[in-house]
Amino acid sequence: MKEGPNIAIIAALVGDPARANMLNALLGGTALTASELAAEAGVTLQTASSHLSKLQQACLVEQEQQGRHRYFRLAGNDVADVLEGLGALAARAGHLRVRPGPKDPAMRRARMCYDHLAGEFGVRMFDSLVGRKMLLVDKDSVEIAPRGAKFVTDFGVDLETVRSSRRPLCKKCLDWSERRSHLAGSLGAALLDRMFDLKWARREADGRVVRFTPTGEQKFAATFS
Amino acid sequence: MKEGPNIAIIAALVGDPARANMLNALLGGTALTASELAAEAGVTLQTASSHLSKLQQACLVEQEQQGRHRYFRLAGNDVADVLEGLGALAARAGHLRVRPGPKDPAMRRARMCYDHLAGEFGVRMFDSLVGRKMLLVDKDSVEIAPRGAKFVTDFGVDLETVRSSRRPLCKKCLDWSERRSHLAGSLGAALLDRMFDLKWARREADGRVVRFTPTGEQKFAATFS
DNA sequence: TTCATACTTCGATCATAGTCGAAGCATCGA
DNA sequence: TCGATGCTTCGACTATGATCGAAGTATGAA
Repeated sequence: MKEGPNIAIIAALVGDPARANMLNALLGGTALTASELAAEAGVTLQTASSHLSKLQQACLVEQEQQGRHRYFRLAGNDVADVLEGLGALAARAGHLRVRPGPKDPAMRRARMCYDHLAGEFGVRMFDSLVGRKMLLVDKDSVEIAPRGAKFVTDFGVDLETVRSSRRPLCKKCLDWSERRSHLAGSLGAALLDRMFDLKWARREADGRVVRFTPTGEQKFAATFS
Repeated sequence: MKEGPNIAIIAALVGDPARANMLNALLGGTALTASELAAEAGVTLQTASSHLSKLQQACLVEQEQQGRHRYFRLAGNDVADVLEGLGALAARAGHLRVRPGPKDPAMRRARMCYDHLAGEFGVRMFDSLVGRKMLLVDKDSVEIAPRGAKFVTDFGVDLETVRSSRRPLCKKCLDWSERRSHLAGSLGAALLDRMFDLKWARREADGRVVRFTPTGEQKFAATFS
């Protein structure tokens, strides 16, 4: 027997296709019911129930009961980080699933990455902020510059509140579809929330796609060029 | 079929106990032969060979041939990061393996974490650098301060060379045994190398334990108090 | 050239875990 | 109170992948 954490247990849990699909769906950032997760995973309710029980026992997901509905969500940012890290390794090795149809390009354009914006739009926003020196990048480290603080405040983000979060303000997150980074962290989440508030975009009723309205797309381009 | 990276494939590879043991051994930072990894995993050479082939095809490990010896190492920092993240999740869920014997406490005291120092000593070093404001921490972000630059230069680290690395200079790494952070990144690696050069410590011939000499321990305590 | 060592490949066996139909429990609405 | 809905539990069945003995290949030393 070896010493230290038994990573095989956690990895094996994630390694089942049905469970991985559920975790991937939960990376969308919203709580989902057991039935919804069963549908996402393509298994029956019985199978989904068994899987969710295991994920919960391993502290990967949390459950919240509302009447007869059981809502599940990822247990924390650290779980999301590991799942995203696994996604980056899978993408690098070529393990990418592509579903021909309207959703795949939509996923590449703009999607939820737990609580922030990913895809073309996410990478474009990040590149714009860095290019205009509002964010300063040194390898994996991302800091907000004073001009960036002013910019996001003008944009409508309450930077004080966002800073008070225990999470990192700015963080790089490798985008599996663009193979470059987008902005995670509490600021990344706040900027996306603001776009929802401004009605530039809305998340699709199901799934991880973020839809920009034509007006929202124009304003996004103007703001992050 | 879902869109995006197929994390189940990578996770399932890590999820087998034998393969997880090999990856864990490789987290020690040195290249290991197929025979050594078979021993670490507790399987025959045939089984190990099959596993290593899969890990290589998935770009989790790289192989280097020297004569009839096949040396394997982790494919990169990103693989190590994900493995460490899985370790943190496993530790949080209580999936810790403890082998009663001299090695477990030694592992907790000082061990390799891919290329930097982990365990009590690693956490103590980090806390000391932060407490003396040589490293500045803001959530997950770690920066070196001028006084820290001077300190590590005096300590014998060629900061210019270390900075030129494409890796982050300073990075937090969650220590599964101490449940706090130690210093990863190119600076973390350089500081440990320097301690090896100074003969304060040496890595054990096999495994991840780092042994400090009595003199080295005293000097470590004096330097990082 | 021969023998030893490191490792790979093949094929058969075995263990493990995922699956779902059926039944049961908890909650909500009529 | 009863029926509908969401979900859990049980038990049987099936699929998958890890395992190793045997044989083969590549490399190095004598």
